[in-house]
Amino acid sequence: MQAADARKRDKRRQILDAAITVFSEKGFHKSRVSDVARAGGVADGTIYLYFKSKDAILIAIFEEAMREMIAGVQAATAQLTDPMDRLRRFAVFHMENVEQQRATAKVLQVELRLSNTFMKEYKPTALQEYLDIIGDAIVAGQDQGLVRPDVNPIIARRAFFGALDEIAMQWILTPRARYGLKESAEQIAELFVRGLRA
Amino acid sequence: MQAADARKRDKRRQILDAAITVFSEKGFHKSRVSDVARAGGVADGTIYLYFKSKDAILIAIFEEAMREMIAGVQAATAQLTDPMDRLRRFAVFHMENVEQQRATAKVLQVELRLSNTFMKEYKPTALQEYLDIIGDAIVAGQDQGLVRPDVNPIIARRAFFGALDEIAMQWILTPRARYGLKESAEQIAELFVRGLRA
Amino acid sequence: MQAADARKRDKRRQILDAAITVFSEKGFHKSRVSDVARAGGVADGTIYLYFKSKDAILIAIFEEAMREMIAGVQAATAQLTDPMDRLRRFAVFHMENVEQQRATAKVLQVELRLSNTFMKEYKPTALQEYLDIIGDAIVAGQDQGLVRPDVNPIIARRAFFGALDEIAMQWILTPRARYGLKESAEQIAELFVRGLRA
Amino acid sequence: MQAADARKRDKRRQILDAAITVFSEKGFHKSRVSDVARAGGVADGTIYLYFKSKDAILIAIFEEAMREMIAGVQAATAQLTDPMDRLRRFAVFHMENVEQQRATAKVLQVELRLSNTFMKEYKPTALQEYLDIIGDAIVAGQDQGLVRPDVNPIIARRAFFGALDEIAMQWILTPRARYGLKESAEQIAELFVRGLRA
DNA sequence: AATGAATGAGGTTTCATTCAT
DNA sequence: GATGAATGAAACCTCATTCAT
Repeated sequence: MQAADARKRDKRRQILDAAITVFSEKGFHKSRVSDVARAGGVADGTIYLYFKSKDAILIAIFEEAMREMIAGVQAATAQLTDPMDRLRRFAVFHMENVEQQRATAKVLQVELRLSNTFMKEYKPTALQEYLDIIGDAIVAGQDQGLVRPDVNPIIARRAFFGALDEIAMQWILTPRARYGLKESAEQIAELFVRGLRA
Repeated sequence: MQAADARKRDKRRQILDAAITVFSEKGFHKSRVSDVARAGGVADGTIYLYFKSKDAILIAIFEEAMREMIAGVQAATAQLTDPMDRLRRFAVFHMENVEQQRATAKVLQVELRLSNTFMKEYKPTALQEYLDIIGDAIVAGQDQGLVRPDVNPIIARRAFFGALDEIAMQWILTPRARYGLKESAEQIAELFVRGLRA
Repeated sequence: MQAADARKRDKRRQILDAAITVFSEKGFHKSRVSDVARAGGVADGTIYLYFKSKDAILIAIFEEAMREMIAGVQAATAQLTDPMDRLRRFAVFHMENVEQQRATAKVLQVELRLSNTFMKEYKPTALQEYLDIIGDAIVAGQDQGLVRPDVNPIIARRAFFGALDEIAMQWILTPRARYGLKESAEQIAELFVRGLRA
Repeated sequence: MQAADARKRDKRRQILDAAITVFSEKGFHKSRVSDVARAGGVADGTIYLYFKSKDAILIAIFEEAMREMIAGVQAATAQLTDPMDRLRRFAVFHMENVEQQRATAKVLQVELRLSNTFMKEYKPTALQEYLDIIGDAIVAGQDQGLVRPDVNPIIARRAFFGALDEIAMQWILTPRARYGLKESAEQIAELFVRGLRA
């Protein structure tokens, strides 16, 4: 039945949204399952009809967010022909996303790292696709002679992501940020575009 | 009495080394205080004569490591006159340190982030001095006309650190790294030196 | 409507049979109501249209089994005139029943005892009638001068049942029994017949 | 240190005694670990310094009780030369023990059976030695021509134990017993001695 | 009558920390 | 100073039962 499926998806969404709010405010470890339940307007046990464990909620938040971000950044960069423009767009898109979805971003950046299991097993695979978008632009740049051939794309793409991530992390942790994320995105993109340039 | 002080410092060191080993192997959260005590050859209670809490051990590891790294990197870059050479040296020094002290680095990179308190309160201040070394080089570069004046040193220094940190993190988490940290350090330094260049 | 009653009885039977299977395989405590529902091909809630609680299913299994056994053993011993033959027949009948309905027997013997409530309130009354058959034979034996008058029938009948029950329990718990239940029944009957003899 | 060992043994005993009381009153399942802790005058966590789990307490009660009973019945029957006297003594001793240690007996008889694991794995081996004492007496009786050679000692010994056990169980569960356990012991012993007689 | 999604109470165990010796 | 036995708070998850559909 479609109605049941829709209801089911709704309740899942409802719990997920509640979890993002709660986790971002109190932190994953300090959040109790019952906190999420109360925030989501469901009973404790209901959580377990939709998620296998407390950890699974975190994983789900990560997966949904990554799916959205990957789709979003692909759409945003698809029509850009210049690989370097794609990098610029990527940086801005990433930061805009962090800015607009601060709670989600906070959970991803800060809380997710709590789980060693996650860092070892989920992060690499899930991040791969995201990193590929950067890597592909760099390789395309090399093919077109725009990027130095001695650049190692594997290293460069991760360095690019690391630069963005560190700035985003600081912005999230600092209540009163001293500069906008957009400016940071542009600065970082410019640094890399010039740094990669042939 | 100096002898007593020395003994005291020794036992503190002994516990700290034990903690680095234990935390890096099992992770901070999964390590019990009694694990550290056993590894350090002292009784559980003795730990609390030297550290206020389990968290305090982690903080101490961080502070000692940062003190050493700051002193080390300052010594290593002091005699270099070219600011850009200082950046190159910084990157290599950072990665060499990660490589040589993998256990310590793992605790810092992975386990430390577990603590929300830490990330919010300790990291910024403690990191400041380390970041200053990068920032100072960039500013010096701008003063000498080597670095674009439109570069925001606050952003650039953090981006530089973020790039190094992300690569280091991956190397620590990946048992079999696909490339050496030294190569990464050089690639990243080159990217930034070119990216900053006027 | 008789058809409705018949259907109702059928579904009740269906649930009961599923419960016997599930309980005997996983044990009462480890069996979830939903396991019984699935095995019986009904929804969880349906169980509660036929039984007041999970415990009530166990009680019902016990009552049905006892009703059958009492009717069976009465029929089997009714035509026997010698009270001692009745005891022999009783033992053999009891063990045959255990052997043929191992799943049911397992639930009765092993799982039923889990419930303190059951042991205190149900067992005595429900078992009474079964024990009466033994007791009546012993008293008849005393009346006919076949059994020592100093035998306390209340004690003897329970001892007889306990002997059978302990052997049956072991047979149920031991996957590979070393001797047949029928031989045990005969040995026990012989022991008691001789032991009671005047 | 002997003093430490003694203290350790004392606290273990203390917890064990508390557990016997609590379990026999409320039942194993309904007893919370904190109930045992409170009754034993220790903190919840202290229980786990002496026992691996709640189940382990039950096992320990069983093992201690069996050790005592086996030693006691061996001592009580050792000097008896007539095998049949040994059976009589065994029955009386068993029942006296049940009567004097009603709480312990209740835990053993009623609560212990809760654990399927226990019934399958611990009971058989632990009971073996106890049953051997009965079996040895029967075999000795056969060797001396006092017991029918067609008696299967394996079956007979278990039947004897089952008879005693069933009566004991009833006495434990029935607040107001209608007859003394000693009379029951004598009746059962007499039944079996005569039943076994050549 | 039948369903099955939702409920929410309930308890074992771990482990950082204390403090009497 | 050093010990380590004792403490006790804290929370995830299960599953029998209900009730709106």
